[in-house]
Amino acid sequence: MNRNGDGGRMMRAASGSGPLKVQPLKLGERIREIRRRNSWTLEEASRRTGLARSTLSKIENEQMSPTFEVVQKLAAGLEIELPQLFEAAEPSGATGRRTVTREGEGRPRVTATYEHELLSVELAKRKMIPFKTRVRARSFDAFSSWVRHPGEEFLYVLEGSVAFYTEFYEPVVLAAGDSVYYDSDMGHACVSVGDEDALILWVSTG
Amino acid sequence: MNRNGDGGRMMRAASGSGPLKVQPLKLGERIREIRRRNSWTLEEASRRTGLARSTLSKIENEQMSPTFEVVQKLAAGLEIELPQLFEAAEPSGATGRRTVTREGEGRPRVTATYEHELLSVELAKRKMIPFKTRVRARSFDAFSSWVRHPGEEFLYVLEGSVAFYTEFYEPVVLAAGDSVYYDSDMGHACVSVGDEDALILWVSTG
DNA sequence: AGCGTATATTTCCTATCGGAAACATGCGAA
DNA sequence: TTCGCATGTTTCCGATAGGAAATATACGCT
Repeated sequence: MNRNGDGGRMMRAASGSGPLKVQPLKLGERIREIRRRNSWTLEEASRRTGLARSTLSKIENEQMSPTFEVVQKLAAGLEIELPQLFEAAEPSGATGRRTVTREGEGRPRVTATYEHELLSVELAKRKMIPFKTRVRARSFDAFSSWVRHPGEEFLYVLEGSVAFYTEFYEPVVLAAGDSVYYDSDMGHACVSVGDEDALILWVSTG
Repeated sequence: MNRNGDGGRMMRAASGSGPLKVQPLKLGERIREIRRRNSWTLEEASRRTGLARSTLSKIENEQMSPTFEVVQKLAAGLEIELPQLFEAAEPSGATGRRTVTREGEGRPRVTATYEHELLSVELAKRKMIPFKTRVRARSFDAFSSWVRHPGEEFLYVLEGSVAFYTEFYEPVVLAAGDSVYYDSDMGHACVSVGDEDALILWVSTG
């Protein structure tokens, strides 16, 4: 079967071999792009944001620098995350990003207890970090120091079953198909129960 | 099983037409906090950003809405990432949060093409939204309108295989164990190939 | 108390933002 | 061609952002 993924990143060519100049971040271009991508006219965008057509036009053409208040209205009305507005200049680019990771082709990291496989490695800047991890059977040393780091995590059990420990909660046994979502600034650890290794998929906020 | 689900936040209230409802987001307070935390006086901050003391004072006291140009200078001068400026203060209390979802006990939402199951429903505010979805075999109508919403998504194929379509890229066939990470403001759609339904796990940024 | 210094706020004033309306441009139909 | 309509741009002007300087405010020190 045809599996013609590119498997990698493919971003718009970084412009300019010229002198390094701090990107003024062309907000107007970005706004226009987003509006066009959704096939909104200035009139529609005006309704959505509560801003005048003329104002939108001037912003898109870099003929004025909107006040922060207006930027907020833009973000709300055009349904874009505010941070997205700013990262977008080069990293994510006008064309968007996509990366495919084939089974077993992530970046491995092996410890005594876990076999981690970092997925989607090609994308340097991303909001989530996905892993697939094999938890070795009967590995109890995980207790010794549980993990604790800012952010949130989602964990899904693919195979086998694990005992999931966190601060403030009772341990819970998760079987294949079960999942857990938690604040990762709580101490947490995951150990395999039963004779088989467990396979888990987990996603962490960047 | 809870079957009266509204399907959660699948679509981000695209329903539009209602104009502005801009969140508060007290920029001034945030700026002042950052400045104070670094023990900078307004004078120092003025040197760093190239903005007048008076301007900084007025911004911190919410007496004016800075232009976007000024916001950029603020970010550069005070050495903060622009996105960081807009993220809400850390909500989660000292106790942390955790929620377990057993297999098949998410909140379902069924369409002609997909059987979605929203996981981790109990946590109202979370940075990621995990779904498990059954993609019906030979469902081509997904083409008619592909999805497009701000943020990023990670998709992992649990069973079967799917064709994954996005703007700007060639379609790619993903088999069990394969995964893809993409900017979800690109149009995207997922259809099952082969005779079997496909089962996918995907996580979307909140 | 008064004086001096350092920091923050308020007062001007000009440049510019942002909205209403006029103007320009494109395009399909008669 | 003409009109008609829809979309994007420019003009005009009141409202306001942002800088320079004056004015508080706080805190030591003698």
